Amino acid sequence: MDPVQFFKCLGDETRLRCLMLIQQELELCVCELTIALDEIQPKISRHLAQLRKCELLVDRRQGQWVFYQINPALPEWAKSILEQTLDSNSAFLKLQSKRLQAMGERPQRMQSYC
Amino acid sequence: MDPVQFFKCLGDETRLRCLMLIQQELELCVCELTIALDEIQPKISRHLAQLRKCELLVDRRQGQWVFYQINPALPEWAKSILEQTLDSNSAFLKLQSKRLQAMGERPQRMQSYC
DNA sequence: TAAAGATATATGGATTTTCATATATATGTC
DNA sequence: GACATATATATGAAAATCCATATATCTTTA
Repeated sequence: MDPVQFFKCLGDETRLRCLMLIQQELELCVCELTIALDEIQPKISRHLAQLRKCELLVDRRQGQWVFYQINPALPEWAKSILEQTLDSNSAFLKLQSKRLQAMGERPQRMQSYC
Repeated sequence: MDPVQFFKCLGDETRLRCLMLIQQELELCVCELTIALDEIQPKISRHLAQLRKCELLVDRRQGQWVFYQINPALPEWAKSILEQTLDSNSAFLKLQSKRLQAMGERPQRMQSYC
């Protein structure tokens, strides 16, 4: 993981919000992020694609939804930076968390690890 | 410190190298960074100005030189990210450290804290 | 005057955003 | 099952915006 590329990924409001929300919620699909960030779907989808290409995120399809998670294979320093950034910047996600909680009919996750 | 702006600063090769080198050496002047990174002086100066404006660095003039340090007033999470990034990416600075060590006639620091 | 560093401007290139559309899946209804 | 429709996501292409770099010039200090 090239540190410049890693920080470039974090250096965009939309991408950092997506990453932090996923870090907080463990897993989110495109439509949840679209609602939470109040942005149009192609915009979210493109930024997620970039985060996937740079291997910060991994995705899995479940039915009609695609769920994104933080890549578990990320180096420890990178994981740790994501954690720390979330822990120390709760205000950054306040509005987005609220919108996510307020969202009705969120897609159901299957128990992935049982 | 806005996290997006912080990461934007780190998301550029020249700026990240300057920051990491300063983190490692505690204090460096423009001409040392110019030699270490093997870049033209205005390029280095411009990036340092941005890092100063965003309050990641502070500067002090001593005679003809301007020395840059990591801003001691940076929030803990930001300082910690800088530390961790340096500790886990030593290869990223290898060549630049070598050039700096090889540099003759480096400007003398006054004992700043005595 | 020489050396160190900062700044102004122009330019090229990268990044981001948007719209329209494509694909894949799910849910009817006959 | 066949067909139509709705929902979720991705993508091609164009437009807009942003950013890094180079060159030249300016300022400060010794």
